[in-house]
Amino acid sequence: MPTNNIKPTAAELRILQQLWKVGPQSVRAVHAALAEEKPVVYTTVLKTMQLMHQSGLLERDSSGRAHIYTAAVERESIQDSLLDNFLHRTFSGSTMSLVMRALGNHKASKAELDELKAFIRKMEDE
Amino acid sequence: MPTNNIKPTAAELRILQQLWKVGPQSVRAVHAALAEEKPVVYTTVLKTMQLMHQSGLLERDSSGRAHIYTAAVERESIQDSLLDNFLHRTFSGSTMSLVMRALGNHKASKAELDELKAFIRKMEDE
DNA sequence: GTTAAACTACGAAAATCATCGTACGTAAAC
DNA sequence: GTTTACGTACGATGATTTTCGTAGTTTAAC
Repeated sequence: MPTNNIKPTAAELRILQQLWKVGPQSVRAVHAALAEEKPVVYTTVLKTMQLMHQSGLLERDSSGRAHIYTAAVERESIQDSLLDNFLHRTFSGSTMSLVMRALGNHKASKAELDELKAFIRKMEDE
Repeated sequence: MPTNNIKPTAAELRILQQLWKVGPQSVRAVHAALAEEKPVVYTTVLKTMQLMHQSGLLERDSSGRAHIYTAAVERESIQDSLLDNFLHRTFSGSTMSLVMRALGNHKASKAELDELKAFIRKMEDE
């Protein structure tokens, strides 16, 4: 399943995030979650999810009354694809620039820094 | 100068990158550079730059025959703004996820890793 | 069995962005 | 002084994305 190069739009990504986070959901549930952040009408979410189903971004179980949708693409794949795109567009492809900027803007805890150092050590072993 | 929260579009960002890279330029020059990557008509670039001027993204010197445009926003500010946005949309705000994913996808050289470690050490001293 | 509530389906409008063509002015070349 | 080249201005179109309203169906409640 080539989930690479798939670029969900902003609205689609919000829906995917929700499904990734809590698992298979009805439109009703997704709408409730999204509406907390930003007011949106139920049928807007419904329509978007129907389109996503058509395009293969979501799968659905329509056996019950309310259809249950599931993300049909892996979170990591999509994130990687979007990240690669963002990296090139915004940081001209320089991973180190992006990484250091992200770190610089973030007040990291000791635990986080330790985790990161461990990660780097692992990279060095290869 | 509150350059925060400004989110240039894809086409705008390409123009900004060019101006950041080589400094003040005519539309002609920007067009030439962009057209190398992807075919685009001169007036398309012109129009976009005019809009960017109107919205404050660019400044221009119209004393000469051909106007000379300059980026009116700092590269770092825009990058930070876009990064923050991207981080939240795609990685639910988790800086560490983003950083480690970016590093994981990139074959870092020893020099880069050293630079990164130095950067982390500096962060720990604060 | 009627009414009300919960859903789906879907057309259509609105919003945003990107792209191009045309009109028009000015300077330079001839 | 014409003609040509180069430039700006800007309306209009097209593509994509987002949003919403309306219609119609099925289940549940009364």
